[in-house]
Amino acid sequence: MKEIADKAGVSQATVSRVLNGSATVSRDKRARVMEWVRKLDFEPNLTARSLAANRSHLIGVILPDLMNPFFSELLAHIERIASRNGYNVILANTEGDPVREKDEFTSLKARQVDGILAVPAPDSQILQDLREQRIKSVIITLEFPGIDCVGVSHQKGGALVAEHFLEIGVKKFAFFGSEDDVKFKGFRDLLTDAGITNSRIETIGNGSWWLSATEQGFQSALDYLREHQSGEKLGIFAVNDPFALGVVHAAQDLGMSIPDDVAIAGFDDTFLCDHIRPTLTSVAQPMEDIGRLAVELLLKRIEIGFDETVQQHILLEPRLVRRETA
Amino acid sequence: MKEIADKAGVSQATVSRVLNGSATVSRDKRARVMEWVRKLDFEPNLTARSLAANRSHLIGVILPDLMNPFFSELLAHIERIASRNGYNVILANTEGDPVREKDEFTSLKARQVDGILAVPAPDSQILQDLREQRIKSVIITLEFPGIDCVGVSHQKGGALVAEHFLEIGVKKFAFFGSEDDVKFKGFRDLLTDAGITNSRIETIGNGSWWLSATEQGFQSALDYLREHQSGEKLGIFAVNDPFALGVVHAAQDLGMSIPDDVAIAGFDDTFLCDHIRPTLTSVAQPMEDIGRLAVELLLKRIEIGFDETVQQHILLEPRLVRRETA
DNA sequence: TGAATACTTGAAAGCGTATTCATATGGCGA
DNA sequence: TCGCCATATGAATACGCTTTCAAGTATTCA
Repeated sequence: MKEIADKAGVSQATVSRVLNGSATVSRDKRARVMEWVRKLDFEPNLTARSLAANRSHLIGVILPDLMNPFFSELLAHIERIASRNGYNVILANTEGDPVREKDEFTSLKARQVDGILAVPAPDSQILQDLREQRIKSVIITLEFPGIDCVGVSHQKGGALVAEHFLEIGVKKFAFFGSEDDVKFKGFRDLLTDAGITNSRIETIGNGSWWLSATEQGFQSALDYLREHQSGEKLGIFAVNDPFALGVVHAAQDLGMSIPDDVAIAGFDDTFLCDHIRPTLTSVAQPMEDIGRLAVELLLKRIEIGFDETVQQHILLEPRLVRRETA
Repeated sequence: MKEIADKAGVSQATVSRVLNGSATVSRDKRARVMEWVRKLDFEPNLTARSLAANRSHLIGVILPDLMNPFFSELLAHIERIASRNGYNVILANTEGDPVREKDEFTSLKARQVDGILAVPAPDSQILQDLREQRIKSVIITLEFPGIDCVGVSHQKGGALVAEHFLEIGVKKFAFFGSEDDVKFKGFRDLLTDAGITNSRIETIGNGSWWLSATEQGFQSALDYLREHQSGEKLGIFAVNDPFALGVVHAAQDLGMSIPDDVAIAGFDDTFLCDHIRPTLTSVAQPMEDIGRLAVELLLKRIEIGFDETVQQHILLEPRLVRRETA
């Protein structure tokens, strides 16, 4: 910048003003500066700019599992919108580990990101931090008081599946995932309301749902299905699609008929659902909308600053996509 | 830092030294500093550190298509290894557009990334830049003189498919992808050596292979297959798995038998291959190794600086995974 | 035409850290 | 006991940019 200032015969402050359009600069000086910017093809040092302006134009994105197509597609949308608005994305993949999540969170703060977009891991420890430290952030998927959120209602999603299971005559119900999952709440509540006793509703899982989901779904489902071939029609609702896929494979290996012996539904409606056989019934989330709204909300939050009194929770509608497995 | 220096009764320089271990500091001062670091739970400002040390501990990752599971899995591995080594990842998704790629490249430079990891888009414009501007970088997948590379030999991968197609009695050959693709070179060369005339080898494609690959594969394949039901056994080699998946769907829609009427092979051996029906034959790349080696090579390059006389090309072995489609 | 207002501009002070340079302290051999 | 070298340390500077502050110039209004 100094070199440009010298060549153009202006002060370095003026160069800065031209570059940022932050103040009016006379026509000729502006032209001279621009000319030299081009000649020297000057690239501003964004690190220095961040430090000086206290604004990094960087957003941190915390995701639990990049292997899950839902998150990678979501990430693609996030990156696109962010990039379009002049922001770069720093990626943090936690593999569902709350410890790594916390570390990455700390690291992102140290990086001076302007804001954080997070899909919290199970047992996430960072939600309180986000609020208490007044971090400009938007969380996706999950609702949490005091932080901006974007996502579909998982509770409603769970209810959709329950409803559908009832329609197709399922008698025994299982949720593959954590008991605390809001999806399960919606699932169970609807069933209970329909008069299904709790003894016919189970949850199964070994805790680490995020790592190699398909394999885990397969193993858990194998164990479970072997012990529950009661002859009654079974309905399995899996926490996400890769997981459901594992369940499908397990049922196939055991020679069970899908969806007659066991109906299976996933969550997220990733592109997998259409491409596997049998095609997978799943609850669709509008990923592109979620990504876009989340980024836009975060950018707005960055503009206006953190304010716990003005929180926004954007709840989109989940949609059940019926396919062959249920 | 200043606050810590005051509280601990030392200079700010000493605090810096303690934090970095960059010089010997007396036991008691070190202890006092550490104590206050803890008490104030101090987090260094990495932006300032980057500026001062001229080292960002940031690496830029340029990918053409996050929707393709190959790249998202690769990214997961890259992020993990980078993170483990104290680096953060800035993500740039180009959607296969050389213009966006160039922009993102410029942006990453401005961000002062220590190095760049790139899977170049088709018609990539940045390869020469990487070399001429002496950017510390590693490219993945593709070989390019003067830049460090990691990846499997796509040529050999293409040859593997050709070989296999011959074995299973394919008579007509098509490559879905760009004619310039090294995969195609390996594919065709082997066929030519085996005495197949060029008239029996075609390439098909409309150019933008990276965007919504499955859909494009489907459309292109539909057109192609309708015109080529000659009765001779057809072998289609697709540039990647999502694309091959589209081809599979097209063949199914046309009522063709797989692999008897048409054999299909993909590339990358993403987890899709095992989960779709029929299961997809594909050329496997060791993604985890590629990710790890690429990051490690880049970090080494960052250590020792750019040096065009000492380039390293790490070529791994592709492996054909036979499944139901071929 | 005088003053009041608006527009331009440069000097200088940060932003939070690393690092150089010079000084001070201690231990050592002669 | 006297220098000499290694070790510890703080003051000061640098990193490349933004932004404040004050001064200068042009413009407007009465």
